[in-house]
Amino acid sequence: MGDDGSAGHAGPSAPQRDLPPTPRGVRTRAALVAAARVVFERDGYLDTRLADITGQAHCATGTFYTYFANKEEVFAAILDEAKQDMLHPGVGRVADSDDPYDVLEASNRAYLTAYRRNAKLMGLMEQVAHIDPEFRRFRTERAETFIARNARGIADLQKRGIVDPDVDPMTASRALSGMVSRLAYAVFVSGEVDGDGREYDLDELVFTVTRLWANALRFPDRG
Amino acid sequence: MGDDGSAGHAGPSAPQRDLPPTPRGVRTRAALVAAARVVFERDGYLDTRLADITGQAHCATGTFYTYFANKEEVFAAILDEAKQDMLHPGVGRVADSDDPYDVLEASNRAYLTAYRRNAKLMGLMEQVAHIDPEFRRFRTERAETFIARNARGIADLQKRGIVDPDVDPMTASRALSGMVSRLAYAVFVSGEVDGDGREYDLDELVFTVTRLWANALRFPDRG
Amino acid sequence: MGDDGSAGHAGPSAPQRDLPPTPRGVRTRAALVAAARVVFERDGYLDTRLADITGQAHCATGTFYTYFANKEEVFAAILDEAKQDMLHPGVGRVADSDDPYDVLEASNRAYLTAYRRNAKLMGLMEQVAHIDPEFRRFRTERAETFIARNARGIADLQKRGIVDPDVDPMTASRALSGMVSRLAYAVFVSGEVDGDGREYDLDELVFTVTRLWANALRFPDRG
Amino acid sequence: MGDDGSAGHAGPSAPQRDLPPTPRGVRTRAALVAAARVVFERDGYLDTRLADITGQAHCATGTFYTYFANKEEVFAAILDEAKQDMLHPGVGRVADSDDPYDVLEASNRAYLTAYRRNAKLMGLMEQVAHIDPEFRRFRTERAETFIARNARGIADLQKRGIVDPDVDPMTASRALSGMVSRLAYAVFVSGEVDGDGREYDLDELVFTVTRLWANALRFPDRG
DNA sequence: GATGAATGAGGATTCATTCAT
DNA sequence: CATGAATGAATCCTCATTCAT
Repeated sequence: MGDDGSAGHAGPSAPQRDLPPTPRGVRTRAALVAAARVVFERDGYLDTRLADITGQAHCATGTFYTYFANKEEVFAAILDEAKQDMLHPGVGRVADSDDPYDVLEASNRAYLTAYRRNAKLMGLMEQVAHIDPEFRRFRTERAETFIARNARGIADLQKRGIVDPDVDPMTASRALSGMVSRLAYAVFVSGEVDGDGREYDLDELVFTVTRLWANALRFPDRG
Repeated sequence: MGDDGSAGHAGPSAPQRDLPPTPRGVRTRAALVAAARVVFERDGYLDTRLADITGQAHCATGTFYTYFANKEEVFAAILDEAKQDMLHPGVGRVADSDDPYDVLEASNRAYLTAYRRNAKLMGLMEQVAHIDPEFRRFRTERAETFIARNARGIADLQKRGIVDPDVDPMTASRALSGMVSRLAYAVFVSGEVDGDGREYDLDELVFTVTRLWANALRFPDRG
Repeated sequence: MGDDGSAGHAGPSAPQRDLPPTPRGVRTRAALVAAARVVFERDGYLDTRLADITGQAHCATGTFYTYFANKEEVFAAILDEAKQDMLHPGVGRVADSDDPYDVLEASNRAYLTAYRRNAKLMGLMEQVAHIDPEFRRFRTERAETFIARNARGIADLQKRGIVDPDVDPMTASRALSGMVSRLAYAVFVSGEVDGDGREYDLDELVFTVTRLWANALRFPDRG
Repeated sequence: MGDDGSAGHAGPSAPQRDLPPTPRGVRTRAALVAAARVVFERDGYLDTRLADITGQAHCATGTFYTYFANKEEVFAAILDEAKQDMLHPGVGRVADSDDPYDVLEASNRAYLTAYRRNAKLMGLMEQVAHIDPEFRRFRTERAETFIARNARGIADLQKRGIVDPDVDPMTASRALSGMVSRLAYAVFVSGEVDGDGREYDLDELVFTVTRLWANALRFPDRG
């Protein structure tokens, strides 16, 4: 569940081939990646056969190998395509205000929105991370980047005397970042519902998550 | 990661066969379950072949089918064996005091201790939940039970005017319970370390987690 | 072609599995080896599909893998079975007389007889040696053993003043041993015929080969 | 192995296409043949992919088929190119003297020199002959031509009362010609070494081979 | 002529499951 | 009950060859 994170360089050790030189090649490769995403999201990583992907992409089995060496490699390509969108949420980036609470809320909203938009892929990512060590590392690195960034934010607020100085920033960040990504997974991937059996509302999620996070660090009351 | 929970009845749809009648049968079955746990924890669920299990149990391939129908079923048996230990942590059970903070801390300590003790199995559980829908359901149910219980506790504290009345108890419980299980997974299964590269200390974890949880709900300052 | 040699330990690096414990297993394995020999000799090494072998052995594809890891391994098993017969010819072993010429002739006769008896297999061996380095090494080692042995024989005769002291024993042995194996290959495998289009007669071959060899080393005239 | 021979007309059944009309075509074809030789000699016939050849020739896969129908055909082209050099050694051509021993020695020297010069290709030829019947025939024909020529030489010497009249000229030629080609293969392709672990010296080889051959036929002592 | 993407038949291999002994 | 050999469906992957551009 949840990746806790952002940051983004290349995909997992995929040799990252050059794009095919001809327009036809570009088209075919794109068709394969798109098809793979459809099939992966529909059948899950394990139950996806390469033949299903080429079938969905309307091309021959062999064509797959013109562009990818195996299942992992297409998956990495999908991740690569989605990276821009998935990594978008940056703490405070979107906030208009300088108020720490507003910054936090904006950050959480951005994160949850992006998560919801890519929910199927995030679920897939989670699944794959539990299957392929390559992607586990990939996921962990991204999560750690995010955690570290939030830890720096917390330490900064501590230094400024704004929040609880008694918690270890790194541990707190790990716990709270995890809380958010975990919740996102539960709500958007597992489809868990609230106490009354209703689907979660995004605003509600953002509010609760931000409130808990702020409380946990003892943000001062506003106003 | 993390299961968010406790509770525990039977295993996933395993037909829950009667124990074998003869003592030899009992022995063989036990050997298979023990062997399966060893192999699963060593090789992971997917990479485990039934032949590896029978090999480790020093019995013939065919013997496996005398006791189990397939891999899922042995895995369910393992879970069944471990249930007692894994589900042990009950909120407040260990607490001597009635102070909500003490109860919370005792509960968290119990949970984290049990998690650490069964770390490999919890990691396995997590992996399997991402592979087999049967176990996903199993895990979800247990987590939801725990979340619901904690939600009731939160609602109760709200009613008594002790904690923040503004958060939805169910959402808060989901978030905070998830925070703890998530952290447990990161630390005990993934082996993540703190900001200084040191392994996490159990007391430190209990302290931080409890403090964040209490803060999040705005537990009153003590004495 | 020809292998120039004898000597014999295990087969090429084949892990040399234990024989299957049950009689049924023994039977099946033997059937596979026999089938493999038939198919290899009929279709050649490269054109043999594992399915052809299991087909000929009347068993399922999977059964093959109970006993062998791949084509090389069955081939090694075939070689192993034939080794006793193929390595039989030992210099002087069969000779009644101590006369060097008689010893030489007996040795050549033994070699050529064994070669003819296993002609198809020798052809196969030759083919495989040109394809698989593993078997190339195997063949080379056997040949070198034979060459070295003959070189010692030549050196001995030189010391005793019986044969031409001017040739290097090792080089001469390599040349003459090769001459015999090469001829055996041409006649028994390639099916080359004599000047009048007639198949070679064994006695004729033995005579010529022995005579050339003896002359080449300047064996003394008899009587 | 060795080919026992010389002689040389066309290549194996290659339809022997006309040379390409345009200069660009000539260049491309030549590049392909050169590339093929490099790759074949490096990777062996079987492990060479047509893509490797076109890659080495810096041209597209499809281009290959403008000039050749398949792997065999390029290989035939390579052979064709090398023929001049490989078939060069003619009995007595280089000899100044009319003495049979000198003629023989000159012939052997020429043969071994040419063999050494084309060692890699000869090894390749040997390999291919064991794989493709087409080339097996090609090789055999060349060898037989050489053997027949030498047989005529032997018969002539017999008629002139110079050498042993008791051996069949054809069989003796087959044996002795094979001896030389076999030795050439062992030394120049397999890289076998002499008794002291030293590489063979060409003069030494020529001397031994000639001496054995002469002795085998009972050439008269000189002087 | 050259290009290189697309094709798809073909073969090796795995492993859960069965069943005769 | 235990045994372990036999089964064969299911997939992955290779690469010679074609052909539209």
